[in-house]
Amino acid sequence: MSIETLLEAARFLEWQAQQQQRAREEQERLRLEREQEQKKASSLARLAHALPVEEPRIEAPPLPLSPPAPPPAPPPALATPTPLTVIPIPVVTNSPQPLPPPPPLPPAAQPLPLAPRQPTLVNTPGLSIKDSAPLSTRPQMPTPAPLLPDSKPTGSPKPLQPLPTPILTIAPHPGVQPQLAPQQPPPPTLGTLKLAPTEEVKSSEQKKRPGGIGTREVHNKLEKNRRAHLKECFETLKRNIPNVDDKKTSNLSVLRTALRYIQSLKRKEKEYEHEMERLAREKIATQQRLAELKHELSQWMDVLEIDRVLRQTGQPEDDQASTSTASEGEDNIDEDMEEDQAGLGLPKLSHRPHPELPKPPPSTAPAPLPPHPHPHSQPVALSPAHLPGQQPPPQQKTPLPAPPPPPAAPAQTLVPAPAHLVAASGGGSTVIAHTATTHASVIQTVNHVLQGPGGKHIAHIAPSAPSPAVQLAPATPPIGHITVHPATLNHVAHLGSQLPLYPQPVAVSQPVAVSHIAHTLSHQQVNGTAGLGPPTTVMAKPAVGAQVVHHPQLVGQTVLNPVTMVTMPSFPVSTLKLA
DNA sequence: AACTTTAGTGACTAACTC
DNA sequence: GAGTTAGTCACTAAAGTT
Repeated sequence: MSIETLLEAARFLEWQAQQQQRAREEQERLRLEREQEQKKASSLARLAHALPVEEPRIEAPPLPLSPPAPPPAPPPALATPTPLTVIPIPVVTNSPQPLPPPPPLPPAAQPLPLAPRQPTLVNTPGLSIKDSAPLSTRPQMPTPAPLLPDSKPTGSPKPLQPLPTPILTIAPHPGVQPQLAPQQPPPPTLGTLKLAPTEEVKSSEQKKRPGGIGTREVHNKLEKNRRAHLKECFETLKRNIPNVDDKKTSNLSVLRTALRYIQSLKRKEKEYEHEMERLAREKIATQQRLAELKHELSQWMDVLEIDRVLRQTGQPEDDQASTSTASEGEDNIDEDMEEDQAGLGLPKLSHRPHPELPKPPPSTAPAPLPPHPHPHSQPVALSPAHLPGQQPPPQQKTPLPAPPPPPAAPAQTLVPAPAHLVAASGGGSTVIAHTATTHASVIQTVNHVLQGPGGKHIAHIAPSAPSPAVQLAPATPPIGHITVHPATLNHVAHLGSQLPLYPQPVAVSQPVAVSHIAHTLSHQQVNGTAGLGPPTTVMAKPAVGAQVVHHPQLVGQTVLNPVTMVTMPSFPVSTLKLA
């Protein structure tokens, strides 16, 4: 995060690259300079005869090789400075071997890059005063140190460490000296300085050994490397900062910009963290909400089904003297039916229109359920078709044409009812047919209710199992046959464990599937001859949805445990047996 | 001319060795 | 503990850039 880390990283990478480059460059430099120096040395050797004393000591190697180069007239002042700068890099390596003349040439050799440094060396302020003695020494010293470091890659502190050591160890001091000597010599040739060189050499050697001047040069070189490394770090940092001019930015500005950039990155980091937290919370809340909705839905379904069962079962009891519960159930049923019908806008199907009530005129809306149907009211066929003399209300929206009322046949064959739930409520017993999964609670409730004295007939609708007894819905499409087991006739309820379960939840997407249908078979109809009312006829159900009640809430919902029930009016066992 | 960069130098300090 | 070494910092000056 901090600049330091950036710098460190940048250092390392750049350091490596630079070291490689430096190594290459220096090698090339060494070659070139060697050649040049050799040439120059040869030429100078001719010109200056007096100088040889110092020169031989300084530079041994180059001399013989260099062919006489054009006389690089000993540039007075310049000559001295240049050599210093130039010398360090190339000469040193070779220099160690004492060879005579080449050194003096430096001025020409160092033309381009060296120029700046040279003046500095020459001019070095502090030296000026002390210079008289030190000057002589300096030239000697500088060369050794610089040469070694230059030849070898310079770099970041860590990597640099190896460098300095070799430099020091190699201590090309001797090599340095040769170059230095030649530098000064040119002027000395004139006269005054001649004496100095000898003294200087001694002093220089002394200083070198103890670590005086020689150490200074080394120190300079090390310091130089250190600064180079520092510079590299700045450059690396600069590169890593967006929107920074390559050249026009000072180190100070780089630091400031980097600081700003880092701060901005931190801010962004925090922002993203907050955003992530927010999204996580939102996700959790959404999941919780979803779970709640599912739970509510399941509960709602259970309640709804229970109500249905109670309604369906309660009515018949009325016929058989069950009193309050039945009436209450009916009330509830009526209310629910009204609600359902109102909500769905579907044709209102009167489960059991009150016998006393006048049949709804055809023009009127689907037979509204009486708010409080008489408990003893005779079962009323929900399907208009199965109503003997009742005409289906024209407004009835049920798309399916009401099949003509089946002939009043004693047979219990019922018109195939697509609806899962057929509730034939009426006077007497109720037959509940389960085709699908039923909640245990619902089943229990139903059983409890059915176990009344009145004796209900429960028809267990086996999805595919043909019933030995009576087929109420021989052609029931998906569900299968609605059969009334003999046991049911004996007032035995087959519920619960035998009921198949839907392996998967059923998506309620269509009215038919959604509907909780209560096909009410009129008591009379079911009982056939035994019926109290009109001729006994099996309730004819519309093919599809005449008696289907849709729950608006269920449309589009997933019904986990749909319950299909068929409520049959109580009828004498004998009649069924006959069937 | 102001500012920045480069370079040299001395002093200081921490780590290491004897 | 003294000496040595390596590294760093601060000061200064020159050169370069704007």
